Amino acid sequence: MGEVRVRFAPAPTGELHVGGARTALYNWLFARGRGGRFILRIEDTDPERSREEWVEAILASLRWLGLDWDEGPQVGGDFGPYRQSLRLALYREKAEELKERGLAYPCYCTPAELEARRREALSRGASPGYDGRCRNLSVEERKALEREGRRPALRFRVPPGRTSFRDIIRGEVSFSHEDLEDFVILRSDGLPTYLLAAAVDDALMRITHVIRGEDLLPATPRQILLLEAMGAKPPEYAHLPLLVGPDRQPLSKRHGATSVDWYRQAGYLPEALLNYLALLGWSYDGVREEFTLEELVSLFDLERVGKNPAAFDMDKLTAFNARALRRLSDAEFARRALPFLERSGLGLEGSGMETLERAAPLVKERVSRLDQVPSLLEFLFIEAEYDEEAEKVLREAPPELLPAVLEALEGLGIWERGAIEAALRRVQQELGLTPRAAFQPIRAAVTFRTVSPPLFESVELLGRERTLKRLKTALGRR
RNA sequence: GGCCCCGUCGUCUAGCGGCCUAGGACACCGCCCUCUCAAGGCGGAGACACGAGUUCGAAUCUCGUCGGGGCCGCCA
Repeated sequence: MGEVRVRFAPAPTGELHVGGARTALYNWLFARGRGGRFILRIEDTDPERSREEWVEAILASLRWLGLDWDEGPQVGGDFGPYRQSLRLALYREKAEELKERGLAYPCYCTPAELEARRREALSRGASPGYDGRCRNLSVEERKALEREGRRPALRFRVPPGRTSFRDIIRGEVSFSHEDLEDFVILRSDGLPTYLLAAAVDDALMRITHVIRGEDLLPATPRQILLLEAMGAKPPEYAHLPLLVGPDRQPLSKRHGATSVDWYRQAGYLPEALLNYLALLGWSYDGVREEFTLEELVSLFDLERVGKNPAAFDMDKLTAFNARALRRLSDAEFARRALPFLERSGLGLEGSGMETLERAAPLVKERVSRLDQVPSLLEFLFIEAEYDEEAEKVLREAPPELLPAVLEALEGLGIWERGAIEAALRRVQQELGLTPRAAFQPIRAAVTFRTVSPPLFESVELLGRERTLKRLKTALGRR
């Protein structure tokens, strides 16, 4: 048994989406868990749809997720190049070979003609696939069609019979060749189609296991046929259940966030996204749900991947993210939150990073995404405006409260949480107020909000000078 | 329309013939804790699509019905 070699082969037609990320993850986990190699291949044979910026975006998202590849763009490897647009001659050569052996034949039908016939077939309830019109053209007929200026595409001549294979996830799957139709392997412009390019590359790159979405299940018998025609041994196949939206429809933009990068910007942790994605179609024992990437590597198993489409549930992802955030050390939390503060225009010069780290334990359990951090900690870095609720609380506060608080805090010897709490509770009790009635106005004055990290810690963190200043400002407004 | 795949709480799932009065998680509801918001603790509601069959016994096996999805492109 040779080395396991798997590949993730995205087409650069958009950002990496969560479905693709899950496919990449399963491939990666399988490779890492079996001491194999994870190969990244860019399927950019269609110049119409492929764009360089998407290649960059996909690589960046994979890197952010931490799914590193052993062979592929930017890292090289012995079976490159790893971009199909750089391998076009190879595909043309293989296609030519098949044609010479009579296993493929030129088809002169134009896309418009094919489309018309498809429609027609569909309208009378027949199968819309290729009708085999050019399958048995004579040399003369071909010449005549070429004289018309038609540039042929190359179609694979599907032989009679049946192709069966054992899918690791689905078990025995079987297709009658009668339902396959002769498919195009080389477009009339000389570019290969997916069916050919993927088959050629899977063979040349010695791929041992193809792990991909269920949408490609019907492509499998065709690729096996091609592989066999080329004298290559087909790899093992594992077709993952599709990811769907809350409405059970295929996951798409209209469900909102589908791109991995959106989740990065929204403050999701890559480890949380990966953990959640791992569970979308796979489970360990149905009870344990939280795993580190290392644990997933040793526990993941294709045999335990389910067969039914899984609905992507952002709420559950968010719950995973919230717990992952709480597990972070204070320093790590601060490091990860920093870009979000900067993005919100909160510069952290001087001792800012230290403040952020000290605030980490206070905010960690109050946010489920990093993009919620800035609004909670803003008061530590800038003089903000009171929000509407804070405004109201201050307006309705007992008039004697703030002056008493000011006096109590001004007299504090050491500016420390315990002392601050003692002082504030004393004021609260002396004025005969409930804790809430006393503390909410203080919170509003000091943090500009009615929702904030715990009051005493917030006051300590803010420091004596700024706290007193804010209390005075609030008093002056009355 | 044809072919293929799939069907356990709203969602992700455990279950691979008796351990199931079907377990866990998210979401939801209630209570507790509490300086706000959270977090946390405790409790609750909530599913085997349906119908036959096999069997002493079926969520688990078989068939059918119904339902959902994928593919049928010179996209991948």
